[in-house]
Amino acid sequence: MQKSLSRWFKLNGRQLPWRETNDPYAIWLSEVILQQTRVDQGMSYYLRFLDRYPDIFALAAADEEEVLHLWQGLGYYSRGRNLLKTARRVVEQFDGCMPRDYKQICSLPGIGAYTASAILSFAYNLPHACVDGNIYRVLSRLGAIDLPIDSTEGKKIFQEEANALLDKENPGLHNQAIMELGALVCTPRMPRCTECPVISCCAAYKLGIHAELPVKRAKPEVKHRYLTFFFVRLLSSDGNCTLIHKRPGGDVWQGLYELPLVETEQAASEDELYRRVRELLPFAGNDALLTGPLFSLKHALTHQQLHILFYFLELSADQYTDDAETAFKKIRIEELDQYPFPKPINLFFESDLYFL
DNA sequence: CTCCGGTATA
DNA sequence: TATACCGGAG
Repeated sequence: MQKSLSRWFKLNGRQLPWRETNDPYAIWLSEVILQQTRVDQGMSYYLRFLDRYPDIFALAAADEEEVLHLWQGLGYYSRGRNLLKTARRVVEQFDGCMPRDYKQICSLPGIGAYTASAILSFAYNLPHACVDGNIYRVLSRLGAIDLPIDSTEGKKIFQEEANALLDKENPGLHNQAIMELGALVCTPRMPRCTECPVISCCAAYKLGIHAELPVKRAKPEVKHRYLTFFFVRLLSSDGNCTLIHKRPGGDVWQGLYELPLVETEQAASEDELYRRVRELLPFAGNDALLTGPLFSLKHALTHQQLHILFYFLELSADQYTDDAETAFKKIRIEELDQYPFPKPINLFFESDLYFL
């Protein structure tokens, strides 16, 4: 496995300027430029930076504005600002030498786990396994590992996997070889499996699932819910009353109160609302007078987008009978503020529209 | 249009 | 743990 990989890398690896050097400064510079950036886009920036700032002292002496100007077009400009900060700190605190210690190098701005391992292994040949997007892909396929690469557990497992696989004699070459394999052969789409030097070790290929890997955490798909609340006004001699309902558990707003509610999967038509409101409030009869929507709003929760409407429903008090009062609580309108309501319903109350 | 990606930060 | 940062590719 190691042998086929390193032979493949020697024959097929691209010749890139940052691979022709052991200079930690040049390697750091290239790694920061290549974060979130393709080789063919980053190359000219790397050459310009190295030309303008041949060593870390030259960079440390630069103006931020000048650095950002050179960075222009690369995106993620905090990388450029952190580049300068780190150059200055390395000059001040480490005499211009990139630290050889993982914790120390990680403490520098813009250097995280990946970049630290890359610098330490490429420049100093220290045994640190890097894990970048290429390596997630290669490792997930080699071992047919379907843990999400962006989950806490997945990150831990893939780092351990990379550590276990690391060639401790040649950590720099090893890290670069796997990344190059990911970039040239084990690509996100249409991997060139027939050209792969380690196909015989690839569990995903054997299982025919290489196209399904790596797995990412299912992004919590936002569910849309359409909630229509009915502000009921019961006209009676002892003052105007309305109906409220305490929400059960197992859903949002557990234990809070709400108005009579019709929920639908899509935006409800006027006809559907009439039908549903007669089911919900049978005592309203067929001549229920519905007006609205009075008020609408969207309410975003983590995994839900609520589309909320408020309607007004006027009934005379004799239409409301107590035996129907299993689900609803009849209260005087002035008592509304004695009950806890979810934010969207309070917003409706505060809108004053329900007095109309 | 959506997806992708290291690091920092809340 | 989630999200902002950016530009390029599909």
